[in-house]
Amino acid sequence: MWRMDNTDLPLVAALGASDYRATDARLTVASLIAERAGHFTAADLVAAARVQHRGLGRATIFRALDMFAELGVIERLDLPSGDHAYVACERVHHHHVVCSNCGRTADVDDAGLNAVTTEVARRTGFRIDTHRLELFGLCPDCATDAAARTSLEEAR
Amino acid sequence: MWRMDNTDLPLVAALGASDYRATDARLTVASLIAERAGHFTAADLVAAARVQHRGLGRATIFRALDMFAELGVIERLDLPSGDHAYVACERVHHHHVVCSNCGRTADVDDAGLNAVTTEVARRTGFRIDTHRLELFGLCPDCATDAAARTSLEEAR
DNA sequence: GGCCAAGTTGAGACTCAGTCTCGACAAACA
DNA sequence: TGTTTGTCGAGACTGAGTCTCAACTTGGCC
Repeated sequence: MWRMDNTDLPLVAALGASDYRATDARLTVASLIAERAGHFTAADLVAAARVQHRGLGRATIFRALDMFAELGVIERLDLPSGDHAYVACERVHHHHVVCSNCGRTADVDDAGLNAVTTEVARRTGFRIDTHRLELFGLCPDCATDAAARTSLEEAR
Repeated sequence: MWRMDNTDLPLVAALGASDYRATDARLTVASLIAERAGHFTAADLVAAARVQHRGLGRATIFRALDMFAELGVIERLDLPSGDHAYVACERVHHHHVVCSNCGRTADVDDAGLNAVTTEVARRTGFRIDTHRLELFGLCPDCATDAAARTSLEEAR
Protein backbone atom coordinates (compact mmCIF):
# COMPACT_ATOMS: atom_id res chain seq x y z
CA MET A 1 0.00 0.00 0.00
CA TRP A 2 1.13 3.56 -0.74
CA ARG A 3 2.36 5.33 2.37
CA MET A 4 3.92 8.65 3.33
CA ASP A 5 6.58 8.98 5.99
CA ASN A 6 4.79 11.48 8.20
CA THR A 7 5.81 10.54 11.70
CA ASP A 8 5.92 14.22 12.67
CA LEU A 9 2.25 14.88 11.85
CA PRO A 10 0.16 15.77 14.91
CA LEU A 11 -2.42 13.21 13.86
CA VAL A 12 0.18 10.48 13.68
CA ALA A 13 1.60 11.53 17.04
CA ALA A 14 -1.88 11.39 18.60
CA LEU A 15 -2.43 7.98 17.03
CA GLY A 16 0.87 6.71 18.45
CA ALA A 17 -0.01 7.99 21.90
CA SER A 18 -3.42 6.27 21.84
CA ASP A 19 -4.47 2.65 22.28
CA TYR A 20 -5.29 2.41 18.60
CA ARG A 21 -2.85 0.67 16.28
CA ALA A 22 -0.92 2.86 13.86
CA THR A 23 -1.83 0.89 10.75
CA ASP A 24 -1.01 1.77 7.15
CA ALA A 25 -4.63 2.66 6.42
CA ARG A 26 -4.78 5.11 9.33
CA LEU A 27 -1.45 6.69 8.46
CA THR A 28 -2.66 7.15 4.90
CA VAL A 29 -5.83 8.88 6.10
CA ALA A 30 -3.69 11.06 8.41
CA SER A 31 -1.49 12.18 5.54
CA LEU A 32 -4.53 12.83 3.31
CA ILE A 33 -5.91 15.07 6.05
CA ALA A 34 -2.54 16.81 6.47
CA GLU A 35 -2.54 17.64 2.74
CA ARG A 36 -5.66 19.81 3.12
CA ALA A 37 -5.21 23.40 4.27
CA GLY A 38 -8.77 24.15 5.40
CA HIS A 39 -11.85 22.09 6.02
CA PHE A 40 -12.62 18.95 4.07
CA THR A 41 -15.48 16.51 3.77
CA ALA A 42 -15.41 12.75 4.08
CA ALA A 43 -16.25 12.65 0.37
CA ASP A 44 -13.09 14.69 -0.38
CA LEU A 45 -10.96 12.08 1.31
CA VAL A 46 -12.76 9.21 -0.38
CA ALA A 47 -12.18 10.84 -3.77
CA ALA A 48 -8.52 11.62 -3.01
CA ALA A 49 -7.99 8.07 -1.77
CA ARG A 50 -9.48 6.69 -4.95
CA VAL A 51 -7.17 8.84 -7.09
CA GLN A 52 -3.95 8.37 -5.13
CA HIS A 53 -4.09 5.20 -3.08
CA ARG A 54 -6.58 2.76 -4.45
CA GLY A 55 -6.41 0.39 -1.52
CA LEU A 56 -8.48 2.48 0.91
CA GLY A 57 -12.10 1.52 1.47
CA ARG A 58 -14.86 4.01 2.14
CA ALA A 59 -15.74 2.43 5.47
CA THR A 60 -12.10 2.59 6.53
CA ILE A 61 -12.00 6.33 5.90
CA PHE A 62 -15.18 6.92 7.91
CA ARG A 63 -13.80 4.73 10.71
CA ALA A 64 -10.50 6.64 10.74
CA LEU A 65 -12.35 9.99 10.81
CA ASP A 66 -14.42 8.81 13.78
CA MET A 67 -11.26 7.68 15.52
CA PHE A 68 -9.35 10.92 14.92
CA ALA A 69 -12.40 12.90 16.06
CA GLU A 70 -12.50 10.80 19.23
CA LEU A 71 -8.81 11.54 19.78
CA GLY A 72 -9.65 15.23 19.45
CA VAL A 73 -7.25 15.97 16.60
CA ILE A 74 -9.96 16.64 14.04
CA GLU A 75 -13.32 18.22 14.62
CA ARG A 76 -16.64 18.03 12.90
CA LEU A 77 -18.00 21.26 11.43
CA ASP A 78 -21.45 22.17 10.16
CA LEU A 79 -21.24 24.51 7.20
CA PRO A 80 -24.00 27.11 6.65
CA SER A 81 -25.10 25.02 3.66
CA GLY A 82 -25.93 22.18 6.04
CA ASP A 83 -23.05 20.02 4.84
CA HIS A 84 -20.77 18.26 7.28
CA ALA A 85 -17.05 18.90 7.12
CA TYR A 86 -13.98 18.25 9.24
CA VAL A 87 -10.94 20.32 10.24
CA ALA A 88 -7.64 19.23 11.74
CA CYS A 89 -7.18 21.14 15.00
CA GLU A 90 -5.64 21.40 18.44
CA ARG A 91 -6.93 19.18 21.23
CA VAL A 92 -8.07 22.02 23.54
CA HIS A 93 -11.58 23.48 23.45
CA HIS A 94 -11.80 26.20 20.80
CA HIS A 95 -13.88 27.46 17.89
CA HIS A 96 -13.45 27.79 14.17
CA VAL A 97 -13.54 30.69 11.75
CA VAL A 98 -14.17 29.43 8.25
CA CYS A 99 -13.51 31.36 5.03
CA SER A 100 -16.63 30.98 2.89
CA ASN A 101 -14.57 31.64 -0.24
CA CYS A 102 -11.43 29.47 -0.04
CA GLY A 103 -12.38 27.20 2.86
CA ARG A 104 -9.36 28.11 4.97
CA THR A 105 -9.98 27.88 8.72
CA ALA A 106 -8.49 29.43 11.84
CA ASP A 107 -8.83 28.31 15.43
CA VAL A 108 -9.82 30.76 18.13
CA ASP A 109 -10.01 30.12 21.85
CA ASP A 110 -12.69 31.38 24.22
CA ALA A 111 -12.45 35.10 23.16
CA GLY A 112 -15.07 36.11 25.74
CA LEU A 113 -17.59 33.39 25.00
CA ASN A 114 -17.56 32.13 28.58
CA ALA A 115 -19.17 35.39 29.65
CA VAL A 116 -21.82 34.88 26.95
CA THR A 117 -22.72 31.36 28.10
CA THR A 118 -22.91 32.55 31.71
CA GLU A 119 -25.20 35.38 30.68
CA VAL A 120 -27.40 33.01 28.64
CA ALA A 121 -27.61 30.60 31.59
CA ARG A 122 -28.64 33.46 33.86
CA ARG A 123 -31.33 34.71 31.46
CA THR A 124 -32.85 31.37 30.50
CA GLY A 125 -32.33 29.30 33.66
CA PHE A 126 -30.74 26.55 31.53
CA ARG A 127 -27.69 24.73 32.85
CA ILE A 128 -25.32 25.05 29.87
CA ASP A 129 -23.07 22.00 29.41
CA THR A 130 -21.64 22.39 25.91
CA HIS A 131 -21.80 24.90 23.12
CA ARG A 132 -20.78 25.24 19.54
CA LEU A 133 -19.71 28.47 17.91
CA GLU A 134 -18.84 28.66 14.25
CA LEU A 135 -17.94 31.87 12.46
CA PHE A 136 -18.07 32.34 8.72
CA GLY A 137 -16.63 35.12 6.61
CA LEU A 138 -13.60 35.97 4.48
CA CYS A 139 -9.99 35.24 5.41
CA PRO A 140 -7.54 38.18 5.16
CA ASP A 141 -6.43 37.20 1.62
CA CYS A 142 -9.93 36.73 0.23
CA ALA A 143 -11.13 39.91 1.97
CA THR A 144 -8.30 41.87 0.29
CA ASP A 145 -9.17 40.33 -3.08
CA ALA A 146 -12.84 41.13 -2.61
CA ALA A 147 -12.07 44.73 -1.65
CA ALA A 148 -9.76 45.14 -4.67
CA ARG A 149 -12.40 43.76 -7.02
CA THR A 150 -15.06 46.05 -5.56
CA SER A 151 -12.94 49.20 -5.96
CA LEU A 152 -12.00 48.13 -9.51
CA GLU A 153 -15.67 47.80 -10.44
CA GLU A 154 -16.49 51.13 -8.88
CA ALA A 155 -13.70 52.82 -10.89
CA ARG A 156 -15.29 51.74 -14.19
CA MET B 1 -57.72 16.81 3.87
CA TRP B 2 -57.52 17.11 7.65
CA ARG B 3 -56.97 20.66 8.78
CA MET B 4 -56.69 22.60 12.03
CA ASP B 5 -58.08 26.08 12.44
CA ASN B 6 -54.89 27.79 13.52
CA THR B 7 -55.12 31.22 12.01
CA ASP B 8 -53.44 32.71 15.09
CA LEU B 9 -50.23 30.65 14.72
CA PRO B 10 -47.16 32.76 13.97
CA LEU B 11 -46.26 30.43 11.12
CA VAL B 12 -49.68 30.85 9.54
CA ALA B 13 -49.47 34.62 10.02
CA ALA B 14 -46.05 34.69 8.33
CA LEU B 15 -47.41 32.54 5.51
CA GLY B 16 -50.36 34.90 5.04
CA ALA B 17 -48.05 37.92 4.94
CA SER B 18 -45.82 36.31 2.31
CA ASP B 19 -46.23 35.77 -1.43
CA TYR B 20 -46.71 32.05 -0.88
CA ARG B 21 -50.19 30.61 -0.99
CA ALA B 22 -51.70 29.47 2.29
CA THR B 23 -52.65 26.00 1.07
CA ASP B 24 -54.11 23.17 3.15
CA ALA B 25 -50.84 21.25 3.01
CA ARG B 26 -48.84 24.18 4.35
CA LEU B 27 -51.36 24.92 7.09
CA THR B 28 -51.20 21.27 8.13
CA VAL B 29 -47.40 21.40 8.31
CA ALA B 30 -47.67 24.64 10.31
CA SER B 31 -49.98 23.03 12.86
CA LEU B 32 -47.77 19.94 13.08
CA ILE B 33 -44.85 22.24 13.88
CA ALA B 34 -46.94 24.18 16.41
CA GLU B 35 -47.74 20.90 18.23
CA ARG B 36 -44.05 20.37 19.08
CA ALA B 37 -42.65 22.17 22.11
CA GLY B 38 -38.94 21.90 21.33
CA HIS B 39 -36.92 20.98 18.30
CA PHE B 40 -38.10 18.44 15.77
CA THR B 41 -36.70 16.69 12.73
CA ALA B 42 -38.18 16.46 9.26
CA ALA B 43 -38.60 12.74 9.96
CA ASP B 44 -40.74 13.56 13.03
CA LEU B 45 -43.13 15.55 10.87
CA VAL B 46 -43.23 12.90 8.18
CA ALA B 47 -44.08 10.26 10.79
CA ALA B 48 -46.71 12.47 12.47
CA ALA B 49 -48.23 13.29 9.11
CA ARG B 50 -48.46 9.60 8.24
CA VAL B 51 -50.22 8.84 11.54
CA GLN B 52 -52.62 11.79 11.63
CA HIS B 53 -53.17 13.14 8.16
CA ARG B 54 -52.44 10.60 5.50
CA GLY B 55 -52.63 12.99 2.58
CA LEU B 56 -49.26 14.72 3.13
CA GLY B 57 -46.36 13.71 0.92
CA ARG B 58 -42.74 13.64 2.08
CA ALA B 59 -41.62 16.10 -0.56
CA THR B 60 -44.39 18.48 0.46
CA ILE B 61 -43.17 18.49 4.06
CA PHE B 62 -39.58 19.19 2.99
CA ARG B 63 -40.80 21.94 0.68
CA ALA B 64 -42.88 23.51 3.46
CA LEU B 65 -39.90 23.37 5.86
CA ASP B 66 -37.70 25.09 3.28
CA MET B 67 -40.35 27.73 2.80
CA PHE B 68 -40.88 28.39 6.52
CA ALA B 69 -37.11 28.55 7.00
CA GLU B 70 -36.91 31.08 4.18
CA LEU B 71 -39.64 33.13 5.88
CA GLY B 72 -37.52 33.02 9.04
CA VAL B 73 -40.16 31.47 11.29
CA ILE B 74 -38.33 28.20 11.72
CA GLU B 75 -34.60 27.67 11.90
CA ARG B 76 -32.31 24.78 11.15
CA LEU B 77 -30.30 23.41 14.05
CA ASP B 78 -27.34 21.04 14.15
CA LEU B 79 -27.49 18.81 17.18
CA PRO B 80 -24.24 17.63 18.82
CA SER B 81 -25.02 14.16 17.44
CA GLY B 82 -24.71 15.58 13.94
CA ASP B 83 -28.41 15.27 13.21
CA HIS B 84 -30.36 18.11 11.65
CA ALA B 85 -33.36 19.49 13.46
CA TYR B 86 -35.64 22.52 13.25
CA VAL B 87 -37.14 24.90 15.79
CA ALA B 88 -39.97 27.40 15.45
CA CYS B 89 -38.63 30.84 16.39
CA GLU B 90 -38.84 34.61 16.11
CA ARG B 91 -37.76 36.31 12.91
CA VAL B 92 -34.95 38.40 14.41
CA HIS B 93 -31.35 37.18 14.60
CA HIS B 94 -30.85 35.11 17.75
CA HIS B 95 -29.44 31.85 19.07
CA HIS B 96 -30.83 28.67 20.59
CA VAL B 97 -30.35 26.90 23.87
CA VAL B 98 -31.38 23.27 23.54
CA CYS B 99 -32.17 20.91 26.42
CA SER B 100 -30.27 17.70 25.71
CA ASN B 101 -32.77 15.77 27.84
CA CYS B 102 -36.28 16.84 26.79
CA GLY B 103 -35.45 18.76 23.62
CA ARG B 104 -37.07 21.99 24.77
CA THR B 105 -35.47 25.11 23.29
CA ALA B 106 -35.22 28.76 24.27
CA ASP B 107 -34.25 31.72 22.12
CA VAL B 108 -31.60 34.16 23.26
CA ASP B 109 -30.55 37.35 21.55
CA ASP B 110 -26.99 38.67 21.18
CA ALA B 111 -26.06 38.38 24.92
CA GLY B 112 -22.60 39.83 24.29
CA LEU B 113 -21.70 37.74 21.25
CA ASN B 114 -21.13 40.81 19.08
CA ALA B 115 -18.13 41.64 21.22
CA VAL B 116 -16.86 38.07 20.73
CA THR B 117 -17.11 38.22 16.93
CA THR B 118 -15.38 41.60 16.91
CA GLU B 119 -12.59 40.19 19.07
CA VAL B 120 -12.23 37.12 16.84
CA ALA B 121 -12.09 39.33 13.73
CA ARG B 122 -9.38 41.43 15.37
CA ARG B 123 -7.30 38.39 16.35
CA THR B 124 -7.59 36.39 13.12
CA GLY B 125 -7.87 39.15 10.52
CA PHE B 126 -10.97 37.43 9.11
CA ARG B 127 -13.94 39.56 8.02
CA ILE B 128 -16.78 37.82 9.89
CA ASP B 129 -20.06 37.82 7.95
CA THR B 130 -22.22 35.29 9.76
CA HIS B 131 -21.99 33.09 12.79
CA ARG B 132 -23.83 30.29 14.44
CA LEU B 133 -23.99 29.73 18.17
CA GLU B 134 -25.79 26.78 19.66
CA LEU B 135 -25.87 26.01 23.36
CA PHE B 136 -26.71 22.63 24.84
CA GLY B 137 -27.52 21.70 28.41
CA LEU B 138 -30.47 21.10 30.71
CA CYS B 139 -33.60 23.24 30.91
CA PRO B 140 -34.65 24.42 34.41
CA ASP B 141 -37.08 21.48 34.88
CA CYS B 142 -34.65 18.79 33.77
CA ALA B 143 -31.84 20.38 35.79
CA THR B 144 -34.06 20.26 38.90
CA ASP B 145 -34.95 16.62 38.20
CA ALA B 146 -31.29 15.72 37.67
CA ALA B 147 -30.28 17.46 40.91
CA ALA B 148 -33.07 15.69 42.84
CA ARG B 149 -32.03 12.30 41.45
CA THR B 150 -28.39 12.92 42.31
CA SER B 151 -29.14 13.85 45.93
CA LEU B 152 -31.48 10.84 46.24
CA GLU B 153 -28.70 8.50 45.08
CA GLU B 154 -26.22 10.10 47.44
CA ALA B 155 -28.62 9.63 50.38
CA ARG B 156 -28.65 5.85 49.84
C1' DG C 1 9.08 -19.93 14.35
C1' DG C 2 4.21 -21.35 15.25
C1' DC C 3 -0.15 -20.48 17.23
C1' DC C 4 -3.97 -17.81 18.68
C1' DA C 5 -6.94 -14.02 19.97
C1' DA C 6 -8.04 -9.45 19.07
C1' DG C 7 -7.97 -5.66 16.10
C1' DT C 8 -8.43 -4.00 11.56
C1' DT C 9 -9.28 -4.23 6.73
C1' DG C 10 -12.00 -3.60 2.01
C1' DA C 11 -16.08 -4.78 -0.42
C1' DG C 12 -20.44 -4.29 -0.89
C1' DA C 13 -25.15 -4.35 0.83
C1' DC C 14 -28.05 -1.50 3.27
C1' DT C 15 -30.55 2.59 5.36
C1' DC C 16 -32.29 6.91 5.38
C1' DA C 17 -32.53 12.01 4.66
C1' DG C 18 -33.17 14.93 1.24
C1' DT C 19 -33.87 16.08 -3.87
C1' DC C 20 -35.86 15.73 -8.35
C1' DT C 21 -39.29 14.72 -11.78
C1' DC C 22 -43.72 14.21 -13.43
C1' DG C 23 -48.48 14.31 -14.25
C1' DA C 24 -52.58 16.01 -11.83
C1' DC C 25 -55.02 19.45 -9.58
C1' DA C 26 -56.49 24.15 -7.98
C1' DA C 27 -56.43 29.08 -7.49
C1' DA C 28 -56.10 33.43 -9.87
C1' DC C 29 -57.05 36.12 -13.53
C1' DA C 30 -58.21 37.75 -18.16
C1' DT D 1 -64.52 29.46 -19.91
C1' DG D 2 -59.74 28.90 -20.87
C1' DT D 3 -55.06 29.72 -19.64
C1' DT D 4 -51.30 30.42 -16.61
C1' DT D 5 -48.96 29.62 -12.54
C1' DG D 6 -48.29 27.57 -8.17
C1' DT D 7 -48.69 23.56 -5.65
C1' DC D 8 -49.64 18.84 -4.83
C1' DG D 9 -48.41 13.56 -3.86
C1' DA D 10 -46.05 9.61 -5.52
C1' DG D 11 -42.22 7.55 -6.36
C1' DA D 12 -37.61 7.27 -8.40
C1' DC D 13 -33.18 8.79 -7.44
C1' DT D 14 -28.82 10.30 -5.02
C1' DG D 15 -25.36 10.33 -1.79
C1' DA D 16 -23.66 10.19 3.05
C1' DG D 17 -22.96 7.25 6.46
C1' DT D 18 -23.52 2.49 8.72
C1' DC D 19 -23.34 -2.40 9.06
C1' DT D 20 -21.84 -7.03 8.09
C1' DC D 21 -18.68 -10.36 6.89
C1' DA D 22 -14.85 -12.99 5.58
C1' DA D 23 -10.00 -12.20 5.10
C1' DC D 24 -5.93 -10.31 6.72
C1' DT D 25 -2.53 -8.27 10.18
C1' DT D 26 -0.59 -7.57 14.50
C1' DG D 27 1.17 -8.55 18.96
C1' DG D 28 1.69 -11.61 22.75
C1' DC D 29 2.77 -16.00 24.34
C1' DC D 30 4.86 -20.52 24.19
